[in-house]
Amino acid sequence: MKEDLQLLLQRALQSLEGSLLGQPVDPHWITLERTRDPAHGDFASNIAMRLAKGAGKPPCVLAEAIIAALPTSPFLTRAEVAGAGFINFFLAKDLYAREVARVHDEGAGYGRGRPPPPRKVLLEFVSANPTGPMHVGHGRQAAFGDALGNLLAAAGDQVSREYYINDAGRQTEILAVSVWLRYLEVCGETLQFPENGYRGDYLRPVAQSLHAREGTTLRHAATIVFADLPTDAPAGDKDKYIDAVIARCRALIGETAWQRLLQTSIAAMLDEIRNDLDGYGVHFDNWVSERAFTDSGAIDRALQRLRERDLLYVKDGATWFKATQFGDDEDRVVVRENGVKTYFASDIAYHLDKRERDFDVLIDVLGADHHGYVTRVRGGLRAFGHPGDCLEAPLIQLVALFRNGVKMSMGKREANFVTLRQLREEVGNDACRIFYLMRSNDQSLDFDLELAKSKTNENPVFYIQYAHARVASVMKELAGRGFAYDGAQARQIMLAQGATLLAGAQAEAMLAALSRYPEVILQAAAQRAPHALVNYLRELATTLHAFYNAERILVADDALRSARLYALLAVQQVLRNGLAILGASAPESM
RNA sequence: GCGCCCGUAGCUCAGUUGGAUAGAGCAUCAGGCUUCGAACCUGAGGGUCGGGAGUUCGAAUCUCUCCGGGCGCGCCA
Repeated sequence: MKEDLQLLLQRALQSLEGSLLGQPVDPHWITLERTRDPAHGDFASNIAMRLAKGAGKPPCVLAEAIIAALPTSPFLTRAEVAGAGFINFFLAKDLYAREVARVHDEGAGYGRGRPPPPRKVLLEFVSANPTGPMHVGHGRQAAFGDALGNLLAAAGDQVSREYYINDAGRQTEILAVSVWLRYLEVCGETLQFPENGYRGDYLRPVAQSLHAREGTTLRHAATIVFADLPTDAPAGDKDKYIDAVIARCRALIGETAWQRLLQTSIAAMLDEIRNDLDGYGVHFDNWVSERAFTDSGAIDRALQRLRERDLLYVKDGATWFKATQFGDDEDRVVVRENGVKTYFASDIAYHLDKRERDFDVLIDVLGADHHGYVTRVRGGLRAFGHPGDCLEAPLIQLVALFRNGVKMSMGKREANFVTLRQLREEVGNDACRIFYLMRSNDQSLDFDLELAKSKTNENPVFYIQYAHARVASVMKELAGRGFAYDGAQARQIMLAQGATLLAGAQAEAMLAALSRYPEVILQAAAQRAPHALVNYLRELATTLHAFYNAERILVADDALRSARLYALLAVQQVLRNGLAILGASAPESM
C-alpha cells in the first residue's frame, strides 16, 4: 500500500527535477509516514521541507508544486499542504478493502517482503557453554534470536541459524572434573567441593550414569585426590585450586579416561540444552563444534594468514594480534605463553569462516556483558579485509526474575539458579517468549513471574491471543445462529462495497492498523527489533477489541455480516502471522 | 579512570533515516454485559522527556557537558 503511494510521489519529484528543484532527488530521501491523526489523512510526507533548503524555495511552494505534479490515481483522493509544509495524502477507502482481500489471498505469506536479491544472513545466538542447563538469561537470547530470524526471513532475507558449541577450553575441563567429583560422591567418598566447580545438582544424574557405566574404575580415595593441593577460596586462589584438581584427576584416571569423561560430560550438557531449545520451539540449522573446528586446523590457518599480513607479534612469550590497528583499546593475545590458543583466536577463525561461507551479514546475539568483545572480533574480520560493519552484535541486557516483588538471585556456579525449563514450566512457552520480547533488547528486563501468569491487560500475551480466539469464537457462533459464511462471496462483497460497509471510526482504525503490517515487518527487521512487532500486535488487537465492542458482527444483513467477518478473519490472519514470528501460538480458544 | 547501555506520566515501558497537540498498559476516578467470549470496551485526570548548552524552520531523537543507575575493561569463555 505504501509502495504504491511512494511511487506516485517519486514520479512527481522526477518531473520537477529539471525546473523547480534543480537537481535529482535520491528516492531514498523520500520519506512517507503513516499519520497519527486521521485528520491528517492516511500518509504524510515532509519531503518539501527537506528539499526546501537545497532548492532555495519555501516548503509550502514546493509542496504545492509537488501536489500539482502528482500523477492522477484512482486510489489517491486528494493531497494537501498542511502545517509547516507537510503533504497529507488521503487514500480512497477502496484501497483498504483491497488490502483486506490481499490478506486473505496471501494468508500466512501476507507481510513477507520480497527484496531482490536476498541477503544471506548468518544468525548466531544462544551458543551457551555446554557446562550446565540454560538459564533465564539464555531464554531471552533464544527468544530474541529466534524471533529476529523469523523477522528477517519475513522481510526477505535468507537466514541461517547457528549455534557455536564451546566444547573446547578450560570451562569444559572444569565441567568434567565437577562431574568426576560428583561421581566420587556416588561411589561413597565424602569431599569438599571446589569453589570454582560447577556445584549445581544437575551434575548428579550425570555422575550417576557415569557410575552405572564405568562402575568404580574411576574411583580414587578422596584423601589421595585432595592431597597436597593449593588452598581453595576464600583463603586461596580458586582458579589455581581448580586447575590443580583437574591436573590431579587427569593423573589419577589417565588421559584416555579423562578424554572420555570430558566427552560424556559435554554430551550430557549438550543434550540437555538441545532438549530445552526443542521444547522452547527454537531450532538451529547448524551446530558448530569449536573442538571440531579447532581440529580441522582452521585456527592455525587463520593465524598463519595474520602472520603473513604482519598482524601478529610475540611478547612475553605470548602471541598477540595487533587489534589496536583496528580500533581496539589494546592488542589481544591469541596464543598464550603456555602454547594454548585463546578463545579469541578461535573466534577470529570462526568469524572468518562465516564470511568465507558467503554470508553477507553476520549477526551475533550476545549477552550485554560481552559488549567489550565486539570491537575485537570486528577487528579480526577487518584484518582479513572484510568490512567491520558486516558484523552486527545486538546485545541482550540482563534478566532479573521477581517473585512476589522479590528479586531472585542467580549465578551459574551456584547450586540453585532458575533454569529456563523451570520458567517455561511455570509460565508457559507463549508468555515466556512474549515477555522476553516485549522490551527492547537493550533494556534490562524485570521478569515478574506472577505477572506473566496473570490474566490482566498488563499481560500482552493474553490480550493478543484473546483477540485471535475471539474471532474463532465468532465463527463458531455463526452456525449456531443459522448463518453461513462463504469466503469467496465475502471477498466479492468486500471489493465491491467494503468501503461503505466498513465505514465508522472503529472499522477504519482496524483496517488502517491491518494494512500497516507489511511496513511493521520491514521496519522491525531493519531495526532488529522484535519488540516493535509485539507492540504492533497489541495495537492491532486493541483495534479489533474496539471494533468488536462497537459493532455487532453476526447481524441479519448478509452483506454487512460477510464484510465484517471477512475483515475480522483478515485481522486474525495477521495476528497469527505475527505471533508465529514471535514464536508464540495463536489459540482458537483459551 | 576508559568503553557500552539506560534515565520519558505514581509504576512498567513505547516513541531509531530529526516533524504536526510526546503515547500505551497498570494504578486512580467515572461509566458500559437479558443478544456474537466483560481475559473486553468508553471516558477523565496525570509530563521541567534526568539537568544545562549547542546545531535548525523544527530536538525525547543529533552534538557537547554534567548528574544518576546497570554492565564490562584477563595469557577466562
